[in-house]
Amino acid sequence: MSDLEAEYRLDYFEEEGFERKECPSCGAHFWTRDHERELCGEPPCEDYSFIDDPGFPEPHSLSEMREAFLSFFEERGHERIDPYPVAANRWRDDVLLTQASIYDFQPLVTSGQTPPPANPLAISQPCIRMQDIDNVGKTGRHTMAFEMMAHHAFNTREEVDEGEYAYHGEVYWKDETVEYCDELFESLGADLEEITYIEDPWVGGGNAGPAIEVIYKGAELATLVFMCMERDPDGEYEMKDGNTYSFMDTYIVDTGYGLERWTWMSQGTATVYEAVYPDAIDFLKQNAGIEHTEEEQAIVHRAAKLAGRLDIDDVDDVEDARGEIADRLDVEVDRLRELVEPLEAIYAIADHSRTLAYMFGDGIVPSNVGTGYLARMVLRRTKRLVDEVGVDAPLDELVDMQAERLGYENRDTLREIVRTEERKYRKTLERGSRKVEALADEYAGTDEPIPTEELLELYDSHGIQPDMVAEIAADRGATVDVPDDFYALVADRHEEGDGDDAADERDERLADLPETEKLFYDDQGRTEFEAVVLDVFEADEGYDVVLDQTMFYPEGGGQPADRGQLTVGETTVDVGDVQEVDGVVLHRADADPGKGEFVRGQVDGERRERLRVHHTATHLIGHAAREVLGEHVRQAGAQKGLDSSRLDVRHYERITREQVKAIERVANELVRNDVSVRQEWPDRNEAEAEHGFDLYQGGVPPGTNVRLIHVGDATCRRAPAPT
RNA sequence: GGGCUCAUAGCUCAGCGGUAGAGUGCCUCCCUUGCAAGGAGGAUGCCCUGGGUUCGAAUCCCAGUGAGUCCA
Repeated sequence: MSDLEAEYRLDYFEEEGFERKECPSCGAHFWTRDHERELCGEPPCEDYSFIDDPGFPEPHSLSEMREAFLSFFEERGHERIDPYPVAANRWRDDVLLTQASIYDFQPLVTSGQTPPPANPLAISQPCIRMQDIDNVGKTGRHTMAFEMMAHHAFNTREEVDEGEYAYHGEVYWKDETVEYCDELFESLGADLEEITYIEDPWVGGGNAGPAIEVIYKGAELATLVFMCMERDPDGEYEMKDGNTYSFMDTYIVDTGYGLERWTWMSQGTATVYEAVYPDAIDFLKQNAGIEHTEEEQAIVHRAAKLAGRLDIDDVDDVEDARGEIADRLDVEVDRLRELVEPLEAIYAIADHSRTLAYMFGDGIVPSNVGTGYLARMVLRRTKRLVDEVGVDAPLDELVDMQAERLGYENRDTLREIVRTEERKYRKTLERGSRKVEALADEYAGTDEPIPTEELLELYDSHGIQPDMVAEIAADRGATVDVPDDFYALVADRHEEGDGDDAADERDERLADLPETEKLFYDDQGRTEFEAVVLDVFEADEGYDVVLDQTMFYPEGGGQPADRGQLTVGETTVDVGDVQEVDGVVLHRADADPGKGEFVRGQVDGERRERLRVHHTATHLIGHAAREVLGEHVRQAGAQKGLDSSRLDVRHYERITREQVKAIERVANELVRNDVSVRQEWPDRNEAEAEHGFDLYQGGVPPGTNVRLIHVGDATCRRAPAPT
């Protein structure tokens, strides 16, 4: 088992006179120019030393810092790339939100299947991380929304054949990356002696590699990740997740420079929030009527300074941390809390408003699933904070302030969304209280408390917190016992009943079969083909036939399956349904054609054609819906049939009869005008740049090129690839 | 993506195999006559959609749609 120590012995460190040290406090290895230094520099080993004493001579605003970073890398041969949406599920289906700049290039670019939009490139990518949500406002450094400034370089090993991956050769690697970092600090006037580079190998998403945390004056300002390994049971490197890894053919420079941190460093304010959105904080403070005496201000300021040292990763830790800070400041904990809590709420409101502006600005619509649900949660949380701390500005205005700053153009829609969502929240709360009241009345007369089962039901299905139940119950003379392990019981509820055995058995046999080759991608017009029967499964009604290749289109994306016949010699069997399981296409036939037989397939061409027409029609509807309701509208699901089809769209409120009529009118107009339908296969990056990620409303196809269907003159240009 | 809940009068909900109910609102009248006053009478429903079980379904089963909620 090797460790990665050698990976960090860079020529650059050598030439610049760096020394490798081990922190006596935390044990981490780090590199420094300062030969006297002992500690690694990162809290909790050391305190922040930039509060009231900025690490850069010039204070920068958020946008000034972003520009400084991007132009720095532009001058050094990097192409500046526009940021991607915060809704990462537009181009990948494994995550909901963009949490790092590298998300923009996963999985197709990082795996080498698709070329990057530029190489090397620099970007400042808005990101949203929900996992720190409880810390926002409290720690002085956590934000839910942030911009990750980054430069990336995509490399492949020289010995790999040109053409095997979508990019070839080495752009640059570790030495240059660290050198750029150093130079960036220097260009901003930092004291290079104070920087420490901490060795901190990175693991994530099946990849791994050496990585370096860059610490300056107590703050982690950047992480330089050298992604170059993949999970491999036989790999020789064991990483911190316990798995073994080996080197791969592609190796990628993945850096992350926190724009907010850098801005904060340049200003030396007590918290990051004051550096990032000073206007919003001033406005909120004034609006909530928060005023402090000089003595109080001093306490708040000193508390903020200490907060960085405390390692707050858990909500439970916050209370402990507050106690410790109070001790060190020699102030009563209650007094400190009273002073600090409203401020914490205001910081969180500013941050959450920005998060919402990103979400709605990028077209996320609140809903009960996916990113829409996350947006809903953030909005409700913000609403509660606003009410608690007594800010009386409407929420849509707070979000709009941020949206304006961020330069979004759909601000009217955005405000409408916020107002609609507030209304819905109010209704949910009312509905909830009524439910609890009825339940409380039922148990008020009895001696029994409201059963735990009811509490679980109220929370899990209706989102009503147990403490709210207790409150209302008390008013009505009923009692409640909330068990200590309440949330564990909720989790238990979600773990009942797993898949059935019959399906598992079939799946196991399927897993041994190769993926069916799909001929319909090559030539959509063809209805006849020849194939070999690889296997036949007996089904409830009929037989599931697996072929080596097929023209039959399986059910998917709301489109019903093709039908047709399979012919073996003189016998013909009817195919009534076609399904796809893990890449294997199952043809449901009324008789067994015989394993190993050679068959001729015939797809019902007329049926296929009608389905195809309906498919195009649903895209017209989607286009019409965007025209009538707004650009935020996207396809939620579709059901295509032979005689009629349905398109579900996502909108922030119920669509009226009139709006449906208007959509129909626009769509019918297109049909009546007999507009032309053209197809083209442009380069993927160019298509994305021109049309945005709304291209992928039906799912993301792989490959360097994507298929675009144009209906009329750019009228319905956003039709995606399948059939 | 998965789990759960709900869909009945304009609104809030009850009914849970035998041809539809309450409160509130609405209309008419009476009593009163100021900020959710009282009394009497009245109108109002494809019980979400489609299939199934049944002599019979708002009620049970399946599918769909919509809304809500919890977990990823």
